[in-house]
Amino acid sequence: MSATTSGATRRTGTRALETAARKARLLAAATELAREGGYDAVQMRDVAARAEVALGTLYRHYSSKDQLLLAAMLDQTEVLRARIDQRPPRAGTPAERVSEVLRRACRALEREPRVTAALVSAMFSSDPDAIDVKRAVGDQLRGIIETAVDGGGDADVEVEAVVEVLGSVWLSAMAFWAGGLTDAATMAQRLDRAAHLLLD
Amino acid sequence: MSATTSGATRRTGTRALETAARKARLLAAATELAREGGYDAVQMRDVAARAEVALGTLYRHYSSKDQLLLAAMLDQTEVLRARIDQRPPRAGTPAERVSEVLRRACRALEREPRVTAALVSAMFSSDPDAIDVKRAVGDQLRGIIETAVDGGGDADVEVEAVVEVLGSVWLSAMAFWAGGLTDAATMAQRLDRAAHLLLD
DNA sequence: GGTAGGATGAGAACGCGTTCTCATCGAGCC
DNA sequence: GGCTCGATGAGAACGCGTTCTCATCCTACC
Repeated sequence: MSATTSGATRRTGTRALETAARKARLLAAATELAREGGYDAVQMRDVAARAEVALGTLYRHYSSKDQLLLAAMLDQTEVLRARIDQRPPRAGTPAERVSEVLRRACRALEREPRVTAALVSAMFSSDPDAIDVKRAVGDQLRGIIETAVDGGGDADVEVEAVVEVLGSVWLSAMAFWAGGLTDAATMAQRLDRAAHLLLD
Repeated sequence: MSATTSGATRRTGTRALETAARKARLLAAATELAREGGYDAVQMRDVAARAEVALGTLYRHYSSKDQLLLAAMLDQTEVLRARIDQRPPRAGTPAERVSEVLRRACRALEREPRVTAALVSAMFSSDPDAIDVKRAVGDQLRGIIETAVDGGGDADVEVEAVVEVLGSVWLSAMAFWAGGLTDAATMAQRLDRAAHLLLD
């Protein structure tokens, strides 16, 4: 009977939805705690408690603190990329486009400094099991730059190298900023100079 | 009596030397443990035991694990820089000089992969008290590149920006390599491409 | 020569990431 | 309906970075 099938499907769907909701609550709780006190304030017991989930369940879904934060970071970078793709920069030269995109991205990241610092810390953690998520995040960042460089055009080999370098500079800048070595303005200026240096 | 004075001086000198020797033993112990098992194998109790020093003494000299590793890293980068300054590259163009220096530096770092990975991990740690040492290490790396770019000449503003970008790329490359995201060959190739891209 | 003070040794104690144990609950299967 | 099995909850337990306590010793000062 189709009703039975649909009922069963709905029930399993419900279950899957519950799990998805739990994961979403976990990510939200981690982000909230990061917003309140940065990396150190994201304590696994607190994340689990705030998401109303047992500690073991948290670890079943995210096998370490860094994986949890990296999942949040991947979410955030995907949102960022979608938002940028939705309203791509219209400035003329590639350098200007890249500069604008990076400036926009930095503004978005600076809006929640503690959160960003926590996520960037996770990006540079030495957790060997987090390679895949890190690669995914790196791909998002590289993709953001790439679409800004060639406005929909094909990717040259030379362009690819430029994108790679810009991605490296971006990552280093975020690491320095998250580590307290430079402020946001310096970071933005450094990115701007790099973009013009490489694309003009 | 001069004998008394010299005796006292010798005694205080002895004391200072003992402290210096202790610090050196601590750095050596940390490096050894890192060589054997990377960042995770550098356990503070083990470092103290191997250096034949109490745990509290270790923490009096290096206020955290990351500061200990960063001190070792600063040592290593200073040695590296001195060695490079002693035999500077003789290739023609700045790009070739930088490429050679970075290749040499990478070879030196790859000789002890676990040690380097541990030190780089510390470089990207979120320890807020380690800002000064991190800056010193960053200055060393930037200095290495700078002397390679202008072979003793003056530093242009443009040159300074190029050096900064190359330093960022170097740091990112080491972070990716230490995190297991790329291998040594990729790292070297990326640095080479960046040098030629920025200096040719 | 005696004494205060800082450095060291030895080790317990604490915090937090991570793992483990066990009880419970709900969904699919007979 | 009874059963099995994977997911979850609750919380203890473990490992390691870090801090704290207290005894001891050595140097500087009087």
